[in-house]
Amino acid sequence: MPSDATPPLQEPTFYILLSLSQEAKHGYAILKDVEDLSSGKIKLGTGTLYGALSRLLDQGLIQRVDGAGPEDDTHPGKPRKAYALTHSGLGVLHDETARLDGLLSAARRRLKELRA
Amino acid sequence: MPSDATPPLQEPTFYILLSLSQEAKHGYAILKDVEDLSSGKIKLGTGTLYGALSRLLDQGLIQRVDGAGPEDDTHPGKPRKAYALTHSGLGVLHDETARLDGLLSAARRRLKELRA
DNA sequence: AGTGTATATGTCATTCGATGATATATGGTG
DNA sequence: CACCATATATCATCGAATGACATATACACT
Repeated sequence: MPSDATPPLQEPTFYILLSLSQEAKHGYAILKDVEDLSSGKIKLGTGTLYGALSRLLDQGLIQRVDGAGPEDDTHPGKPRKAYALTHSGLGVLHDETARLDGLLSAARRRLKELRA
Repeated sequence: MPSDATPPLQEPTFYILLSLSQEAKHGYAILKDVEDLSSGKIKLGTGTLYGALSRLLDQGLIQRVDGAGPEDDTHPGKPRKAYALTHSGLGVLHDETARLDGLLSAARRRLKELRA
């Protein structure tokens, strides 16, 4: 059964999954990474971020992992919590990328005819 | 003033605007067109469609126009109501296409590193 | 010691769009 | 006449994003 009927991801959720696709990160690191990833266009609010993380955990698209790297010794703020993509999460990310591709190529087709 | 801060469109809304980019259509025609446009993947419910049309009118992204073509003589069902993209709507459609492009290229960058 | 800043996590009410169910109306076909 | 495709519309509900608020801590500067 090919990963079926996942409803379209919204922009923040997509970026969060994408940010985790390389390596495990903790919340605040995702926040900063997404800002880079989107060329500064997207600045997640913490409400959006932690709300999404909680939801994605429930859905099994991400999971908790311990110690994000060896340099988790002394840092300010509350204790870090690291997250990683699950197998299922990676699948959804690929599906979603394919969906965007379909959307974009449909748009280009139509918008091209406009210039003709 | 460059079209500012339009929140990301969701899939149904995007397809509706895209469908109107070529020519004016009435609601039910949009319904069918979007099904083609998306290779049968998207089947809009009428709640989604007419809800979106009403909202897009309010936002000034589309407008009512009369008689969709000369063949609006005898047809079943309630009287047709045709809609067309406004200037503003076309702008949003272009912005949105650019946003998708950014999203997709960010995804490809990251996902490519995965295979390396 | 006190003040500020960057790091770090979390909750909450509100808003907004999508969804599926339901309703209504009508022309053409079997 | 029953059925179907066409055609528009409303409604309650759900899910995700958002911004405001709250809490905690390490470090730097005065």
